[in-house]
Amino acid sequence: MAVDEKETGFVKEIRKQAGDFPGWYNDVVRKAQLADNSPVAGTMIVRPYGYALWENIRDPLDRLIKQTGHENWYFPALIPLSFLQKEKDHVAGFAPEFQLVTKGGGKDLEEPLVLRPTSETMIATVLRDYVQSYRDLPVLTNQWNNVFRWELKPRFFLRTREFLWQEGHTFHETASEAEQEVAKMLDCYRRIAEEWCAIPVLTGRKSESEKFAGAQYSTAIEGMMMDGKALQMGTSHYFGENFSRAYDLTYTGRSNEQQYPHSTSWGMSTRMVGAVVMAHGDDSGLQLPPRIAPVQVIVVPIFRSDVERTQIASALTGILDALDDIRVKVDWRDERPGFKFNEWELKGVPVRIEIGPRDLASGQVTVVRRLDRAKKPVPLAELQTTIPAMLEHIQEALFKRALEFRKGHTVRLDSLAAMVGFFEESIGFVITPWCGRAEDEQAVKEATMATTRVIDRELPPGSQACAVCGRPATVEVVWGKAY
RNA sequence: CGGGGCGUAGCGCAGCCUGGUUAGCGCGCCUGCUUUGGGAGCAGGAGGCCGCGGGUUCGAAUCCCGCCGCCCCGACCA
Repeated sequence: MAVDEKETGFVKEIRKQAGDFPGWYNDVVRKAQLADNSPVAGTMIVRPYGYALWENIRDPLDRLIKQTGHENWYFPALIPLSFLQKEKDHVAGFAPEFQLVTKGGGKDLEEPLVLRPTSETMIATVLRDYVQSYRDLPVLTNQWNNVFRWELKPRFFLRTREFLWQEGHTFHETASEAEQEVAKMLDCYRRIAEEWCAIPVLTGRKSESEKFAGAQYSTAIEGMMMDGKALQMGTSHYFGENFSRAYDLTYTGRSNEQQYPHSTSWGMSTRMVGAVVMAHGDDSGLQLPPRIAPVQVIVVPIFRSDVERTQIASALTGILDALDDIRVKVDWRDERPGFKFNEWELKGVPVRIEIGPRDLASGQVTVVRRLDRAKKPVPLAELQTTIPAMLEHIQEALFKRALEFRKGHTVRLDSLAAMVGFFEESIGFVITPWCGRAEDEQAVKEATMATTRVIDRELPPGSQACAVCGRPATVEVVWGKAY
């Protein structure tokens, strides 16, 4: 059904996406009541609607983490500074982001405590006591918590000085088992992003310069936002024996020799909420994939008199029964229907049911989907099958649209000059052959602001020349401007 | 940390330059009536240490000094 010209641009409270994407994002987050500024610089208040959205991402991820054999733990938020200092690369990478607690009980502490930026150091230290034998391995831990990093340019959900996430930490007897773990958990993240959040992602290794401080290598899922910029939505790292050695975590192996376990870590954060906003939203506001939408169906009753109100209320009991397995909310507030339509569109609810006197008279309701505002009457008897099918369809349509968008904004190039031209005129990703040198990343960044996002695949030796410097390429890499 | 801007009602702002009785506007909020199929109208009402401290002055939101906080632009990151 075509959208009437007059039916666009309802939401006047938010800036337009085109032209001021960051401003649009900021407005949507606040007006849709996902989050708000807090009294403390760089931190945010996550409001109930935003937290419900996070829970709907968190819960399926928690199930995946448990299904893959991990157990939830909780480790302290305060970490002795000396713990962090034991792994050179790690402390070098995170030191600028430390927030310290130096006093307690009115006196200086003997040793400053760091508000955890991540827990590798604490967990390696603690597990020294729990891991004695190869029989104790693997140890598969996860924890849901908050972490602190002194970010310079805070953005709702994308970068704040305190954020929520899960961090998994595992310890294995062999390198290959640990590496399989890294890949397995990255795939869990891919599934959450694609199957739940309807955001297609690229997966692969990060370059040396983009990897996690202290890792042997890092992998990530990267999505494209509607401004063509890349957002890293989850990471999974292989540490080899780096942390085990730094924290003197050993076990007795099968041949009675002291061994260092191979460890991994992986995390996904509330940044996913920001990803959902930026991957699917439009000028009317949020657009939520049905599987994670806190409200999947909003019902707006329309009535003039108390009699009509009562009639609609009684018709609604049957409707709510039919939609038993769906997150339905009825908006009985004393506002005009038009106001409610706009507000729930701003909040991204996938499907709206309007029910008024005209509907009652013909035994139907009017169903409108957020996707394209397509409106159609549905007989009451068909709701039970129509609505779930519609939600499924919207979930798929959002994913396909995001996938088409990414494909339409991804090009293969083979020279720095072409890359410069692309990033000047266009938005999106560029794929090139690359030799892997950090100097090339620096050159590209200076010329285009783009950085390597993930390494797509290895190339046969000598098959192609690096797009940046012309040396023999070893990999195919994805470049993009990133959040 | 370097450059620019801003602090006045919950939010967005005017007033300041050129000091002067009761500090204003829009949105939002409260009450009532009329409304209700794409952001309602009218009437009434509540709400202010004018960022903080000091100074000048008979008198300061307004002028001067200091401080604090916030936002935007240049080096890190889930």
